[in-house]
Amino acid sequence: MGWGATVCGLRGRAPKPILGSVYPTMADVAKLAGVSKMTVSHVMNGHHHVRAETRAKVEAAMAAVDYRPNSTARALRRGRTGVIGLAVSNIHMPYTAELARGVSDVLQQYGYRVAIEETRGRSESETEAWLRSPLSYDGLLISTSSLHRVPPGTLPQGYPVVVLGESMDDLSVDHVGIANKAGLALATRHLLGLGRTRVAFVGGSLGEETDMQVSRTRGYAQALRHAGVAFDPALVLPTMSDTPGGHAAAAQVLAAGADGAVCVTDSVALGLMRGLADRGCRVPDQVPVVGFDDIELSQFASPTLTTVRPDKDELVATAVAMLVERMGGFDGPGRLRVVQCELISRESTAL
Amino acid sequence: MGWGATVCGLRGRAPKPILGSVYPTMADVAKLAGVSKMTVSHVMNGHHHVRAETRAKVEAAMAAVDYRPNSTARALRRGRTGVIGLAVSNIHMPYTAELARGVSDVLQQYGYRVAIEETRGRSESETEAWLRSPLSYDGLLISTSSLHRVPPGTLPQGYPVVVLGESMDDLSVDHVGIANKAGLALATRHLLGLGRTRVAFVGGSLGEETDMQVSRTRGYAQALRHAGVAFDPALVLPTMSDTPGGHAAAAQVLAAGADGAVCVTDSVALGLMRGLADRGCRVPDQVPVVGFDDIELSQFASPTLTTVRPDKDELVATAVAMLVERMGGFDGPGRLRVVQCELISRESTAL
DNA sequence: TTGAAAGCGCTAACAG
DNA sequence: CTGTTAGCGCTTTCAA
Repeated sequence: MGWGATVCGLRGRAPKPILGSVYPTMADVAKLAGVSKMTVSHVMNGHHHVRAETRAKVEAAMAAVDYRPNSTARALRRGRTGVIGLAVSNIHMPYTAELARGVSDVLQQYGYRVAIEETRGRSESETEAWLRSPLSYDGLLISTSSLHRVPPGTLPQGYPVVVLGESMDDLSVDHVGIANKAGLALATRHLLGLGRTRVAFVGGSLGEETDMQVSRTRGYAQALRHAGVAFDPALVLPTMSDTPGGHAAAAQVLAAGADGAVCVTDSVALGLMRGLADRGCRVPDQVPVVGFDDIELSQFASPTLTTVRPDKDELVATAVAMLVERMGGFDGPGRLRVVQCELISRESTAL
Repeated sequence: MGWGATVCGLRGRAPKPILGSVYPTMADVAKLAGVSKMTVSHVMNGHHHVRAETRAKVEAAMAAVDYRPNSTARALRRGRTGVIGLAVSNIHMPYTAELARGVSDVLQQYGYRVAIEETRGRSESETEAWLRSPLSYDGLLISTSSLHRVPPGTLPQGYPVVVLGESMDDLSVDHVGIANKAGLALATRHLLGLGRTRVAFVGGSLGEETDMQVSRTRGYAQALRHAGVAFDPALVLPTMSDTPGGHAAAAQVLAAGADGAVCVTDSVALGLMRGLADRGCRVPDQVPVVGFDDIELSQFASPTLTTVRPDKDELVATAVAMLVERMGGFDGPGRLRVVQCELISRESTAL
């Protein structure tokens, strides 16, 4: 049964109907049920002031035409969509996926749906373009996990936003960060405690702007300094922050004469371990390896991966709480919360 | 500078403004620029019939108030949102993430944005609930990768939908499937070819309804039959279709006296390999292992994982092409396309 | 080149 | 308990 213009009644001078207009509307249901649009609306929204008999008629009509409310119209009228956007730079990273899962779970309890969008690309301008394009979310969570930063002034004034990670300049926005510096110091100290003196940092960056890689690199440097170990720039190895990147870095780690390696993420560490193995280098005996994030696969790798685990539950809970406050009208200055990390010791550093 | 009701002009008896109404509207911009709303609209949409001088005035006004078009209103009026939904049961699975990436990339070229939503849960009813809730996408891609099926009659009539995977009953809808049965037969044959006679299938299912697990199990059974090897139900091991599930299954694989194992997915296989290692069982010598999906990590595992690789590029390209056709008004009967698989042989079966 | 009118599908507010 | 009115912010049509 089609729902063309003839069946649904006059459509006025509607634009080419692509979506929406070709489906039955509330008016169609109302006409079929012999009531007004408002009554249909009341039934749909579960208002209790509707006579059972009327309700039944309306429900029958809705079923008959397979009525679906037009969420766009509803959102326009209500002034809210009920959907939160989660912007990630790269869904492909296990860390991101785990984050998305957590966020969906928690926001569901608040009655929101979550839509994940990938900002993609490698440049800020793509993030910027995405943010400037019209959004239809009640609020936004932005995870700038690795390469992307949010250009200041990109966000609409007063739009409920929480940034996850710490790569944002705009301090008027809520942030929930991870103790990247402290976490990586933990990892580095762990290897130093094993008696290693030439610890490489794979996926590091010595840039000026404080993005995740840079923060972690600083934690690495700090741990060396505190331990009185000389910082050797040759041991800081920039790579793509993914598994192939880590794999490719193995050669450089060995070339640099490292006797241990901390990695910017678990994904990188898993690649590195395999790369080392490919070169006949045993982990942990010759080069113990530490990652960061504690993704699920780390405990199933061979060897299992020692890693720095951020408190993801707290990260998610805090971010969502902040966002919900903002959506509830809270209009104070930007807040910053940092969640702590702990070291999870596994086979990749078991000497 | 706030944009309360006083600044923006009368807001009528608007509902509590949560989103949208608190931001400047086209009317505000128009007033500030001393033109009509239409002119603002023309400028925004890049129409060329606007005098340069007028355009400049409008653009200045837009910048002054940090105007952002309300995408909800625009979508209602235009009848389309420009967004495609990608429904996945579980973003957490690497396979899903890779799929999402591919879909985003391709649809971007068609000018669409992609929003990923997780249907979650383990039951069909959650998928159903999700589908029944008001969607605001121009079209929908549904990946029912593992446990979820789409209940018939759940989808709106005439709504552009393409199902990825093959767990759907409704044949009026376009499907792009993977040759699950043939693929798993390939994997099984590979192990039989290695001289193994007690090949286990981890993550299998002997159910009636044709979901992904069942299809793959049938491929397994078929390969055994063709090779003249007896089918032993004790070698079909149901598990959670994830890495911990595979890990836990190791004990059963050994208990069943298997001398090889095919797994329903790479995620499961990676867990299984680690589980076998934990029990002192060497892969591939004692138990060679094969996965399915060829996720990125499979080539970086230790040992690297032999797997069945579906042609993901074709999967994505075909699905998107079908969806675009539907959105363009194509209204023919449901189509079915199946993409083929190839075996990628790696260390986990290198004897 | 610009603008007035009309209305997308829905719902808050208020009457009947 | 049910219905009327009046828009949400935008864009199509068509006239000025």
